[in-house]
This record gives sequence, C-alpha cells and structure tokens, in this order.
Amino acid sequence: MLTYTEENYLKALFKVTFGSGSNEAGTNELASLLVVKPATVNDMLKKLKEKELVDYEKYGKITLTIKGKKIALEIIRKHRLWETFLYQKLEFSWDEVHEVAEQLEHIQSGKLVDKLDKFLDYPEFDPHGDPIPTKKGEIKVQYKKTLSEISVGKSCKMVAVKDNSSPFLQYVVKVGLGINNEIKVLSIQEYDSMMLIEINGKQSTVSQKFAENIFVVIE
Amino acid sequence: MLTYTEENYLKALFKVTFGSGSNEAGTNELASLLVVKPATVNDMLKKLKEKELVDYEKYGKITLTIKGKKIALEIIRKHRLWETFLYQKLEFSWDEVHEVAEQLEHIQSGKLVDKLDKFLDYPEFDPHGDPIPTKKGEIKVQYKKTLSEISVGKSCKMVAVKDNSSPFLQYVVKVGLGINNEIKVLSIQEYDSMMLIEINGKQSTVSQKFAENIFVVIE
DNA sequence: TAATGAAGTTAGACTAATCTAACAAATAAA
DNA sequence: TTTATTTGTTAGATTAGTCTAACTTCATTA
Ligand SMILES: [Mn+2]
Ligand SMILES: [Mn+2]
Ligand SMILES: [Mn+2]
Ligand SMILES: [Mn+2]
Repeated sequence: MLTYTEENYLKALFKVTFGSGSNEAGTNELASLLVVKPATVNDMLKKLKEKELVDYEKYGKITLTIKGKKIALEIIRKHRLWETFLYQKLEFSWDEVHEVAEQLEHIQSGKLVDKLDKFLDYPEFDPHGDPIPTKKGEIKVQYKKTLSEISVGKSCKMVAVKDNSSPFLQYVVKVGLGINNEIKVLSIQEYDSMMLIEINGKQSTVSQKFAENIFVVIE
Repeated sequence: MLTYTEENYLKALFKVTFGSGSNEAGTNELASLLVVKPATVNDMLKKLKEKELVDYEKYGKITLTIKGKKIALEIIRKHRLWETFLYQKLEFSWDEVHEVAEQLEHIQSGKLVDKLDKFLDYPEFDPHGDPIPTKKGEIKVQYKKTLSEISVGKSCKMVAVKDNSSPFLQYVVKVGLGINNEIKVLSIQEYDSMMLIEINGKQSTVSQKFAENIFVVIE
C-alpha cells in the first residue's frame, strides 16, 4: 500500500507528463508543483523507483511506469468522482470541491469508488469539465482549445477550465460563464488581447490570461 | 490542526473514558485499544497535554479536557455520519461501513459534515444503533441493557450492537437479527447460559457471549 | 510491612517526509 | 570552448510516530 504522499507524487507526475509529448518530467518541475524542495523530490524518486512506479536514472528524466500510471489514474478517478459527488449531491459550489477532494482521493476502498460511481450514475466529466478516468484507467481525450485561440466572429462552447483555483472559478461565475455555455468572440483588442465576448446575449470583456484558462470546442 | 494520529488518540480516549464513572483511563488500556505499545502512548500523552487536550500527570490517570472531548465528539460524529451515508446511500452492508469510516472520519471540512448531515436528513443513529452526536456535541444516552440481562418470558427490542466487528455483525444477520427487531426470551440453559430466543416467529439459540453484545430496551 | 507483579516511564533507535547548504552535472551563452 | 546559469544530487539535520529494553513507581497480597 502506498502512503498519502507517494500517491500525491504519482498524481503530480501524471499531471506534468500527460500530454506533454515526451511524457517526461524534471525534479524542479515536480518540486514546484508539489510545493516542496527539489532535494525532497529526489529522495522520493529513489523510493518510487525502488517500488517500480517510476523510471529514473541519476541526472536523467522522470517517467511513470505502467504500474505508476495506473495508480495515478486511479487517484485522479477518485478525485474527480468525489468532486462530482460534492457538487451534485451535497450542493458544494464548483470552487469549493477541489480542496476537499484532495483529501477524499486518498481513501482506500475499491468498493467505495465503485459504489460512488454507480450512485452518481457513471459520470463522464467532473464539475470543471475534466474527464473522469474509467475503472479500467481509460481517459477521454478531448480536442479542445483555449478561448484565447478563437478568432473574432467565431463561436465556441466552453467545456472545461484550466485553472482550478477558487478565485479563478468564482471569477468565471461572475463573468456569467459556465460549462456548456456558448461563447461568441465579438472583438479582440490589438494592444493587450482583451476579448469582448457574448454569452447568452450578455457581453463581457475578459483578459488574455482569463481566456487562456477557458477550454472550448468549436462546433 | 491535529494530525490523523492525534485524532485517533482522542477518539480512543473518549471511548474508554465515556460512561466509565470516573472518566479516567490508563496508559496500558489506551495502548491496547490503539494497538500500540505503552511507551508510544506515553510519548503522545505529553504532546496532547502540551496542546491542552488531556489532563495528565506522571503516573497519574488520563482524562480528556473539555477541548479534547469536544474534538473527540466531532470525530465520532463524522464517523457515524459516514457510516450512515455508506449504509443508506451507497448500499454498503453494516459490517463493511466501519473500516471505511475509520478513514473518512479524518477528512477536514466543516462544510462537508454539515452538508452530509443534511443530505442524510439529520440521522440520530448510525447503522449499528449508536447515537450520532449533534453539531453541538450532544450525544443521546440510551438506557439500554444487553440481551443477556433479560429474563425468561420477557420481550425486548434490539437497539444496537456492542461489538462492531465484521464477523460478529455478519453472524447477527445470519441469526436473523437486526436493529429494531422484537426479541422474546423463551428459555435460558442453566449450565452455559445459552439462550433460546424468538424473532419474528423464528426461533434461534444464541450463546451468552453473543447475548452480551446485543443491546436492547424493554418496552 | 515487605515482596511481588502490574502499570507506567525513559533512553535510545528507526522510518518517512521534509528541510538547508553545499556540491556536481548538464546546458546555454559568450 | 570556456564560462555562467540552470538543474539535479548529496550530506546532515529535524519532526512525528513508532519500537525495544531497561528502569521506576504503584498497588496488592502474603
Ligand atoms: Mn480538483
Ligand atoms: Mn476537477
Ligand atoms: Mn464504526
Ligand atoms: Mn457505528
């Protein structure tokens, strides 16, 4: 059985490597994501290598083994199922679920995950629009862009958020945006890339930074 | 914030002291309940005393402070609410809930407890018949006896179990017993106190050890 | 009341997870 | 191709939680 901390390293490693082309990560990169020092990561990598959860040679790049990736996906599955539970059943707002799910994702009980999945009627996406890995560890890859990549005059549909922080999520709500909303790009300011958008007939102006954290699909 | 381990010590301390008249506990007693060595308990007591969660002097008895008792009750409240959730909403059987609740009781989120309580419609008892402390830390004291104390010819109602272990709980089900069942004591064997009982018209014979672990009330 | 056993304490050691500070290797710049 | 910068590693220390083995105090009982 893995410790709480080991699980967090695997999850972080999956997040930095998944969809990064090379599937590799570096010590510093991982350290900054986990908010620990590189020295700490280095120690942990030796432990994870010993347990055959990562491939890693001194001064080399870090990758997850199949075994490590499988565990990472299980934790992400649990995290997103719990977020969905908190949001749908307990009426948490979408900016509150992540923090609690960070704890709940470490509860060890295969039965609990299965029952929860069933109770929620096998959801495919969490409240932030992120896909929930299946029991088999399959994860849906969505061909999504960020709002900042959409050109003037085009329409798209919001499907997820990149930034999961509470302040950002609250801001998204304030702007009148939510998952599945239609967004039309009315204009883009040359100078600072500020975007004038329309959602349900209501206009808003958003910064480039904001637009880079909204995932959309073109229909 | 307390660690997972500190919380377990407070909970264990509450369990051994609550309703014991003196409200006191000893090092060895606590050690055996927590399945650690007395030396370990001794170290922890110093930490808990420092944090003003227990009253304790060298070679003296251990008691919870008001503050320590309050925290213990919060953990027990969480434990029993989670057990109720698992049993009522996720269809766990009553012998499976305890182990998972041992983990879930340590999730830190006041909001989660409140929401869960509401979601379950403010339950008063958990699946084992144990009272769920209120948000204010009030716990219902039931005037209950054990089945072994009931005399021949009398009837009573099962309200809870003393032993929460999976083998015992499964055995209770097998005997045809459950919370709120009427039990009539038909006869008691002189020699070994074996009890012949009737539940819903069905007769069963149970040992004294068994009868000592069934809580009942006389109506 | 003194001996004996039970209960409780201390010292010293270990593991997991973390840090700081110093060092080494790899990479980018000049 | 040196030099400088970034990246990664090591050594040594700390804290929480645990242990064993030895010791002390308390309580019972002969
Ligand atoms: Mn999340
Ligand atoms: Mn999410
Ligand atoms: Mn329980
Ligand atoms: Mn219970």
